[in-house]
Amino acid sequence: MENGFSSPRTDIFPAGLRVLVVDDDLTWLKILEKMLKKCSYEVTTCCLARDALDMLRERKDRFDIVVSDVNMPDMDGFKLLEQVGLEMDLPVIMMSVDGETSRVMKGVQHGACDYLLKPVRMKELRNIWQHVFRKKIHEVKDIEGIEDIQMMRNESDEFDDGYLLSGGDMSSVKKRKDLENREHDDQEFCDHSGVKKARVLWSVDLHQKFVNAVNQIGFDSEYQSSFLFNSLIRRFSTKNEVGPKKILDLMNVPWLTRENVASHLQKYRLYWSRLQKQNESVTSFAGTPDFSSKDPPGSFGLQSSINMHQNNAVNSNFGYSGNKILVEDVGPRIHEGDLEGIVSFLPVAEPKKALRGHVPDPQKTSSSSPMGLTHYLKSMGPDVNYASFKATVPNQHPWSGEASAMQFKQQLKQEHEPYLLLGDGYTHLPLPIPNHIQVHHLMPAPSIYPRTSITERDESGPIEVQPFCTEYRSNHITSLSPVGRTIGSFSVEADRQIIYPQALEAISTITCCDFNQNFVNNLESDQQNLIPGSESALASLQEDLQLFLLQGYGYAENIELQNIEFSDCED
DNA sequence: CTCCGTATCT
DNA sequence: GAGATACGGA
Repeated sequence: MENGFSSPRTDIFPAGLRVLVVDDDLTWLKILEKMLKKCSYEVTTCCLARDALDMLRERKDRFDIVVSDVNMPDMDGFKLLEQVGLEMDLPVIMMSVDGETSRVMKGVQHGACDYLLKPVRMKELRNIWQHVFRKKIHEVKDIEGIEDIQMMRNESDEFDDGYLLSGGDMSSVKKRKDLENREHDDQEFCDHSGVKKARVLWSVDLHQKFVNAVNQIGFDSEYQSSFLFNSLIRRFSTKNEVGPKKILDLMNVPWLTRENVASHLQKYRLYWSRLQKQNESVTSFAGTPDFSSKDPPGSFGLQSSINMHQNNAVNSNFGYSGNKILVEDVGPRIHEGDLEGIVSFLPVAEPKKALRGHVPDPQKTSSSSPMGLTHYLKSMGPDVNYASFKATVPNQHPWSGEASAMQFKQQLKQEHEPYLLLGDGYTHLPLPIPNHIQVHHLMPAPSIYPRTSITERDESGPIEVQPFCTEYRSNHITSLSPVGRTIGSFSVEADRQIIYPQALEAISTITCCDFNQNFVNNLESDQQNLIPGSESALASLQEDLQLFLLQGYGYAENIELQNIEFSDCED
């Protein structure tokens, strides 16, 4: 209750915010108290600055924020402000009847997080929690903070720490070094002067747009029709140089700048080259397929990804956050399982792990599941136990394939083309996403649905789960025989497929990217649909998403090639 | 002058 | 590590 910001009341925040109001004018004191209470805040009043200070000293964690008048007989409001800043580091809001600039400036310089003019309006008071929260997110960077951060995010698109979130995009929480108590350390005005250009957070969908644009540029008509049957060696178009400007234009994202794109492109290319290197060192023993190889070892099943493509687009709700995409299959109400697919892009996994291309041992995997989805699952349904099927995208493998392409590309130099040659032919390669993708399928726990997930896994035996990305490999397959893609291993999944972005539509050129694209698109639209409707559901979804996000990082660490993990998640 | 790629900074 | 910024070159 009194443990500061992370008090249990977090769930009702900002209601219950503990405000200490200091004003020598009793009338004002009363008014403010009333107003603040109306905001559902917990109010304590004090007409003497000294008393206020004593109270604060006595119990530092008894208040969340201080609202103080500037002019007080016993002690200058600024003095109080200073003391509070020094001793308890609480956000302090100053007020006075006059709005003289120098005065306000002084207040701010002394560390006031805000300066209100009397008469104070309700809406101003209603918002004071933001100062508390702002502070909190700077200080608390663990999971607990996430939920709040999300709240914060809902407040505005431009996040406090400067991240610009694309509209409607529940981007992942960017953990960034805080600006070190901007509120009182800085001599600057905390609210507006520190205007830094907002950083662009390349969320999944944004990246998808980027990828699309690149693909569009590179994949111009010249190749489209014949791409499948072309010689393996594809010329990289030079007239369609992929440049930031073009990409930007194609992306059609108003607020994005060429610099943003350029920067992203640079990273992207960097990523490519890194992959290439990895590939080089790994190729030999990893058995990375060479260009001519017909069927890549382990023929990554496309299943997982493909199947997913097929089913679901229609009745799924998608929510995604930042680097993660969460797909909740709504349709499943009808079906038996709820599915959630989470796609996350994470940095390249370490080579070592990448090398592991074995089929995960069921038991092992289930027990070794890095970060249980438990938390995440919780929200899905209290009554149900879910088994989560996790297909981690081994960025490695898929990418290694890309790496090949990369090499190829590099030979040609300056190719930024999104084409990849894979064993069977061409695959339109999506631009590598400097991350990896995770797909989570949530299925009813075995206990409830015996035949599901875990069981299936066992039955399917040597499942070659194709990590998400590997799909391009199968892509061409897909294109060749759009219909018969349920390939072995995952056939099981066929009936419970959870995610099937129709998007797959058989495009011969489907690529991981394409998939993602569609996926994302669906996400976007579905999300929109979702939002108006079940708010609470969405809310919890998002919350969970956030949590999951963190967990996701954990996952990243445990990524293995073709790794599927099933984890039983008990409520 | 615009745009790009790279290096470097934050 | 991810994105922004600086800068030289085309």
